[in-house]
Amino acid sequence: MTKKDEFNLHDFLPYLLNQAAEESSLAFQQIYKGRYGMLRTEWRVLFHLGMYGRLTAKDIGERAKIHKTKVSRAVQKLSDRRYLTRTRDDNDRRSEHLELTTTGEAAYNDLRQVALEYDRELTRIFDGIEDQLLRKMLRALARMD
Amino acid sequence: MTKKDEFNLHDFLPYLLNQAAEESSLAFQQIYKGRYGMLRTEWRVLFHLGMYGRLTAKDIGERAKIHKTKVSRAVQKLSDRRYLTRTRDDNDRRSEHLELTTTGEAAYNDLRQVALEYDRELTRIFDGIEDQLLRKMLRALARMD
DNA sequence: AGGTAATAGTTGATTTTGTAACTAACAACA
DNA sequence: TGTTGTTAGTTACAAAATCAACTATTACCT
Repeated sequence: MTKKDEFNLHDFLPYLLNQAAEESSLAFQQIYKGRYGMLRTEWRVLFHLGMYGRLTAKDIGERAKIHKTKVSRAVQKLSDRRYLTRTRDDNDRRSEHLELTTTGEAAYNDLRQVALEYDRELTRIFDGIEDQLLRKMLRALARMD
Repeated sequence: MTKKDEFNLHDFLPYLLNQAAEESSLAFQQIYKGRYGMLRTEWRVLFHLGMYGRLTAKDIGERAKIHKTKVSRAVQKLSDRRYLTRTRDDNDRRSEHLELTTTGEAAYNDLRQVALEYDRELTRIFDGIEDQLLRKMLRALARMD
């Protein structure tokens, strides 16, 4: 080695991002799990439908980068619990359109409020500029920009 | 609501962090998985031993915030594959000291180099100041500071 | 039209994780 | 010493994630 490689595990971005993601997800997880018995994929599906309205399972999978089997099972469970309705597309009867029920909407609205407040809580340690920059960088890393 | 809550899923920090973590882990995962057949917990254990030397399973669990059953299984597998040795502590025979074998060291050195280069690749899109700030913020979110 | 390939979504088998209960060793203290 | 509590690590069982194979439908191409 020409010079000492100053590798530090705790600065390794994939590691650091994972630790930050897990730590910062914990408290929110308690809530959607405790309040609605949902798993991560389930609240994500719920949120996608809440934000964008009528979508197919495929749409959700693409937008959220969730594998179709995971989406399928989350949709199944949300449907069982009457959080969403599924209606076949008449033009293409392979796919079905998902939409939140009133119950689903209520859960979404509740959790969205929690998420909003929780996010503010998390970023209270940063100032506005830093905060914006952080999200911009994360979007770049997530290739969501 | 007094004013429209501008909630956006893709700006929600736990979500964003998770997406960034997953996306940025992908390519590295291919390598430790493809080259050594390791799982995430396994390379983490390997790296902890590589960086800090002799440690117990408990030490690793605490430092990396990995549950003891996960550590136990990772250690088991790394031990099966002769990446590490386990020696009982004579003063406290409940715990055992883990140490990388030559093979383990080799894997660690290889992967550390990959990680180092990979990290540089990831952060090539940021300038040095931004980069430092990003890590600082992530450490704060991960409560590793 | 008929045959082949592609797509939306589901299901089943396997692997991995999470939770709880367990063993073995130590500690503390009457 | 004996009883109770704690700790390091493992194991068993349940829950969830992953991967491959599957069904049903549509698209393409000749």
